[in-house]
Amino acid sequence: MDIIEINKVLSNQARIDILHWLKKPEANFPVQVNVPDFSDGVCVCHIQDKTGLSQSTVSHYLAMMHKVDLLIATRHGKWTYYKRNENEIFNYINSLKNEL
Amino acid sequence: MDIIEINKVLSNQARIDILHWLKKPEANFPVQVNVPDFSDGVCVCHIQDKTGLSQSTVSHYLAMMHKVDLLIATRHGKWTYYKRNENEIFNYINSLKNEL
DNA sequence: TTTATATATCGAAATATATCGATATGTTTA
DNA sequence: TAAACATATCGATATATTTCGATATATAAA
Repeated sequence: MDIIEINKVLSNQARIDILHWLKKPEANFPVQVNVPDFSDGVCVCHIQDKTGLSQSTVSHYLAMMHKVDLLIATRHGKWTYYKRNENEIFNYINSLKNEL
Repeated sequence: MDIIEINKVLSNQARIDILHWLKKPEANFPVQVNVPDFSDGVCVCHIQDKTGLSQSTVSHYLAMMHKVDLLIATRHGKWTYYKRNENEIFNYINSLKNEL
């Protein structure tokens, strides 16, 4: 739990948006055809479409968010699905209350 | 209340430390001789001493934190005192809960 | 087994941040 | 009024971040 690194990751609107969108995947992303539901999150291509950024940038952003444990990644075949790590997000906000 | 800008400001250990130290000025800073107590906060020179950074860097950091309303500045004579803006800090953490 | 597709990584250019010393500004004191 | 002092601002350099297109890798489909 490195608050500084998480704050760096969350110093960018697209990354904040992604985290927010993933709170309600069914409301923010199209239905997925290769998995039954959103229980493993949303595939990179849908997130990319929604941000309008390049594929490499979005992949990089998701990797950053994954590296600081804000997201959980699951691979199904050629797709990678990302979902929120609610525990870590909760711990982060809680740590802020104490550290700040 | 710009979460992104606040997160940028809080992506630095010295600035996090300053905010934390100001939570208990009497425990973290020497007694001040030109004001009766810590009710307006702590003067720049004491904060500078504690960080070990240059005067210009500390002044710049405090200005950044003031700009996003994390700190309140009060001038007494040739000294500037900075204290936490508890309202804004509270609002920031609360916004994170909703936005993230 | 070749081809197509999804994602990750690499390398580069543009922009932003960190941090300093020097200097300017404002205030007090001699 | 001049000197001293606290803080703010300026200008510069080093380092980090942003973002892209190109390429590599892994998997699935033909």
